[in-house]
Amino acid sequence: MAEATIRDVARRAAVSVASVSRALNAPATVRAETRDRVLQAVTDLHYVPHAGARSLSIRSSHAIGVVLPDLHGEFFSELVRGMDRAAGALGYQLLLSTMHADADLAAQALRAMRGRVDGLIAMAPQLSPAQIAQIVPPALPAILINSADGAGRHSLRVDNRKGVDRLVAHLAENGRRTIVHIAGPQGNLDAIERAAAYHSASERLLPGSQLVILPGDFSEEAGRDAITRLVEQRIPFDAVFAANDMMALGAMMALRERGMDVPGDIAVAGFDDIPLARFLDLTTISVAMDEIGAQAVTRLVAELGGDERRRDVMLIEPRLVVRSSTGVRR
Amino acid sequence: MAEATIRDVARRAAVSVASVSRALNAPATVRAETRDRVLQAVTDLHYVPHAGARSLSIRSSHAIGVVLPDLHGEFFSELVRGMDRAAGALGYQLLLSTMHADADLAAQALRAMRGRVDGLIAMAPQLSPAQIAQIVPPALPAILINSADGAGRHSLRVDNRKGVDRLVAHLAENGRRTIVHIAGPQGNLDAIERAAAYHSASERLLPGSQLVILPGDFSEEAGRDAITRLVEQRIPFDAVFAANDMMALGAMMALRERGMDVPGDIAVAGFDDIPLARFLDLTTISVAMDEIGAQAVTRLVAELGGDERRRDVMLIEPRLVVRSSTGVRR
DNA sequence: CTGTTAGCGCTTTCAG
DNA sequence: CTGAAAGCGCTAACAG
Repeated sequence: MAEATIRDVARRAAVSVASVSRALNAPATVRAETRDRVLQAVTDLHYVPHAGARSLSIRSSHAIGVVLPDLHGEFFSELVRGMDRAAGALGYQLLLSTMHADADLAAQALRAMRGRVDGLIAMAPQLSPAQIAQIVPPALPAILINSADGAGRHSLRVDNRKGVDRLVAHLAENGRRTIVHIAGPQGNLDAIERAAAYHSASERLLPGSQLVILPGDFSEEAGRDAITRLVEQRIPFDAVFAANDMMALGAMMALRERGMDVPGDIAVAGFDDIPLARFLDLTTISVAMDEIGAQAVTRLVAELGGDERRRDVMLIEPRLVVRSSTGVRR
Repeated sequence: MAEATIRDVARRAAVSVASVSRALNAPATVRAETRDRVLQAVTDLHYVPHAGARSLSIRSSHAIGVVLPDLHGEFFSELVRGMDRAAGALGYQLLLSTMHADADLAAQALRAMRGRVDGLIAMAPQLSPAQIAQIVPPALPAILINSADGAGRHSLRVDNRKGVDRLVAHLAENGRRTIVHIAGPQGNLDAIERAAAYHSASERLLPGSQLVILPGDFSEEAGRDAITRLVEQRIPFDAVFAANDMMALGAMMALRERGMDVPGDIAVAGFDDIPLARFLDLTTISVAMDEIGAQAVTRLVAELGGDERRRDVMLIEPRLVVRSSTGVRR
């Protein structure tokens, strides 16, 4: 048997469909008796309103489209969990789509959302502002996370600079003199900002120290490779700051395998505070991804609710988490 | 300006809306010239079809509802990634909702999906079959993951038995004679199956060896506690198999702190293959969560496509990952 | 307070 | 091959 529709309910309760709709959406506007009859019919028939039809009629779906890159592990779940928490509380649903590198596919995913969502939350650290502007329909309220700011849309970003500043200060205070940086993938916004922040913080806090930036790609392997290169080129250093935790861990293992003591000889720190970091005692910068997710949803819903669309960038402050990998120097 | 509708396109192309629809959905059925005019109008107006309206009309949304428990880190993302991969390939979208402990909220979340999704994938290891049967609308095609089998719906599950068999065989081959098991929380489906599998595999492969099952709750602490108890009660053993990796790691640390060598004196193994396991060189049983997600979507779509609804349980084979924690015995 | 009716944007017979 | 018109299930004027 097909699912009951509002008409079936109306017939059974011997009222018009309009009354059913009212009884359900604005109970105060119908007589108590009618309401009861409707409610009875609803339970009898196990009626559940057809959300799709409703959205079409009221032209609002109470759904938010979420487009994320193929995020790695922890981030993804934290972010989505935060969004889901906020969305649930606000009565919104999440239509999720992960966007693979290809910008065309991304556009495809967005097109499929037309008419299903009231707004959009997108994270696209690898796309250029122009690409983003082109892909995101201008009429659709949207919030960007950690993305280059396209058509001046409201966006949320991790305050990379502040995080790195704190970390470098911590290293300097502990007597480290030469910090090398293992960078993230080219073109990645966070990677770029972290490298730049490393650059300026080092110059400011460790004047005269040599600046070394090694290429990387956020993988553990890249962290190991960086150490290999440093050793082979006999570059002197007493601290490593990797643009993310995985590379930092790779570097840490590589160092230890070569007989160097962490933190005795070399301090190692990362960025992100993935769960592994805690277990392996890695100093890092922690970003509350779930908070970002929740914030994004909350702001988007506010915008949908009629608030002025904001076009500014909101920076989320990360927190320095000191663990033993940057302990006392020998 | 509001988004263009099919009517705007029709007007601009000087054809009827029916022709626009046809030109877009069944290009072969319209004359080339009309098609071109329509396509031109589409690009001119940046027309994107309204998916909601389309679904209502064709009574199919090409969307799948996904209801997951508040899963921890890695699992969640792997699972969703697998689903998204398959869904993307099949042209489906994912409507995600995480279900908090409360069964009422779960029901709520499901109601909100009525009329927006063609089918459902749900994971609810904590709900009883009766609860599941009550919440999931009987008319909705659905697939359950690692859940008690409610109204005989098709479901996907990890083949705990096979995984444990392989692990016990591996331990036995390496000369371990007495394997103790640290169990997971009471009532948890996986925990129960793993303990039972340990029981039968031990009897079969290590006849005459003593069977020891210690209580646990999947926490690192429980792993440590188990070791304490074993030592205090002077129970002899040369291998530990914990129902998950966290407990195995707890046990491993506790053993080493007591001066015992792993794997020299005692072999330690877990279940899940969390990222930490690799770093700490723990032998474990790996479950490809992304495969499960992808399978779930694929099967659901097949069912939607008219395939007979299946009511059986499909077991996903886990893989034994041997690392140094079960290396040679001294 | 309640019923009738006209849409929301799209698909799909059914004639032409 | 194309257009007119009747829905999909629901809401929202507008009369009564």
